[in-house]
Amino acid sequence: MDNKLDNLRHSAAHLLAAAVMELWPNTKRTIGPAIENGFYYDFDFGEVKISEADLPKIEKKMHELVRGWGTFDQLQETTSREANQYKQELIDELKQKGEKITYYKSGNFIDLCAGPHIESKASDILKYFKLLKVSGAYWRGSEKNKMLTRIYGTAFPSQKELDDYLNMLAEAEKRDHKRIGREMELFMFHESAPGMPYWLPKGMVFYNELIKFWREEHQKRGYQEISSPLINKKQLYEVSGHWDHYLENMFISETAEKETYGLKPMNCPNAMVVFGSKTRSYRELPLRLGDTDCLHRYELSGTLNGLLRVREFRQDDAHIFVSEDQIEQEFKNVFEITEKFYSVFNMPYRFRLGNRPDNLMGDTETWDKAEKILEKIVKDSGHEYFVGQNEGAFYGPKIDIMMKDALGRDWQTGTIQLDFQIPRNFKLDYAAADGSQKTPVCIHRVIYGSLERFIGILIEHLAGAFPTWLAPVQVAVLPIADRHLEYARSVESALKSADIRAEVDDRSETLSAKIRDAQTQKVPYMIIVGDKEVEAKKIAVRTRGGRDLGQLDLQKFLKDIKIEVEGKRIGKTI
RNA sequence: GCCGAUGUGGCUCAAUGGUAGAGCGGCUGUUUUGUAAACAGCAGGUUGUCAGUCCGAUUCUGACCAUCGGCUCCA
Repeated sequence: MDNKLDNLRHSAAHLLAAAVMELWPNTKRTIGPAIENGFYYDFDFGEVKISEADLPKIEKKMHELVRGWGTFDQLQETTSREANQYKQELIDELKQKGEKITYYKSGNFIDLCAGPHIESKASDILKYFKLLKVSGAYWRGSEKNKMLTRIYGTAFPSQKELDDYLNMLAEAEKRDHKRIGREMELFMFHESAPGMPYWLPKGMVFYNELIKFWREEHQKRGYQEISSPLINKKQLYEVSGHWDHYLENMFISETAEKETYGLKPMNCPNAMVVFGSKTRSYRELPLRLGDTDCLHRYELSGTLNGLLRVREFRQDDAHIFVSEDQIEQEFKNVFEITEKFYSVFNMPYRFRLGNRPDNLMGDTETWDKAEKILEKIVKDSGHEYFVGQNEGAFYGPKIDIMMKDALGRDWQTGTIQLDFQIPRNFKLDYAAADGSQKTPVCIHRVIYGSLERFIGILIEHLAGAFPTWLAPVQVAVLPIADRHLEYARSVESALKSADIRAEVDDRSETLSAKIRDAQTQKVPYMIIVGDKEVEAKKIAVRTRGGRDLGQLDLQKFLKDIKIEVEGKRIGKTI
């Protein structure tokens, strides 16, 4: 915590704790740091139940208290102060580490704290805060510990910045992909299959478009597509290591013959089987095997969240088998694909380098090597990156693609993983140029990540206004009166024969109503046909952006929209 | 899984210890409309599920199911 905003928020957390202690004196307070967009404080309220209905009361108390607060002063104390069990645990730990124990005092409130805090008087600058939500959180993040009550809030140096942030939250709420998905009839969920989306006709249109784009771009780059079994015998996962390292996330099935099968949570084991299905030569490398098979992962019920966290999904997956000296070049190739895809969606991104996790497979030597190679690669890429400690896959380190959406939120989408382990487990080899048998290295990579998750993010990023190439309905044809229906249908069929997704709105509604509905459905183009158009054999075009393009020649419009679709121009209409 | 909240027709929401209403949507009819909502009528709900209390439950209690917000940020 080294910047002013964090100090402000950290101080706000103290204020929150002070207010809570006044209102519920028997509460045991624990810790309260500044976090990315605000702060929180964890409390043990004992028998008392706190809900969001209590927040206004706490906020009011905070405003009241802060009026009497001056600066935050560090107390140097040689003896520890009275402490509850949580604070005592922290103090004991600090003593063991030989660290200095300090307290901060603000008003009459004293808390164990390393600082730093705001330097000016709290009554002057600690005014623009808001408590946002209440939730449970385990003491020290471990589910083995007691569940505490966490109160989240945010604070800013000015009312305007606070308002802007709250408006951003409201905007995010409006863009919620679950809401848009329902309104646009893209996908749905049913309680009979929690966490597993149903894709409705309109959602399936762009699901397929995304896969089509993936297929085209990868075929060009030497990828070959495969598909493999969704359910495999336990033995496959024992060899791959998933049975030891990933079992708690797998759906398992017993058959009448007492065989144990598992639904595949990842495609890698099957890709290994394909590689090993015949004698391989170095001449085949890099061997790029892609697939979009369905995967199932048993995620905890409480973690499910619309399309962003699901139990059934597909990935734009590929396993690339390379020799060691091809690793670097192949990563460059994948980076080029990444750049292509994310620029098409107008999504800025950075990399996260994930190092070895605790639950890892393989020997230290190989991990050292893999991590060293990957670190060099990500540095050489010249792309912005940061390190995520322990974020690697159990079989190797990885580079994650972290994208930033239109509201400035970060999301993890794609991942590119370096794996020396699983090919070894499967005893894969190829004939090298020198005649020896060598083990290939595998690069696991997804660019979209999960299609489901990517689509969820895309919906929120674009607020449902898909670029024309992805829009479920690209053109709405709106006849003004019934006598224009025939002409409207001829326009529709001309568009359809040119592979443009067009629909006639043949309801006996006013033009305004038809426009309104097309507008809410975020249809990129509306073609309006009335007496004038029938007469002139033209079409009147209106864009989703509200622009009236006037009367156009149908053939000209067709040509332009085709160019736009082929060029996959984002967010821009003609 | 754990903490908290929520669950009423397709959607958004109202109401009540005496078996539920509205708007939008849907259907039908009228209207034939020129750039973000024409008018009228009709249909549609064992109030998430299962138990319990009660003369009576959708309303109270419990269990379960599902959904939403969190459970990584270390004084």
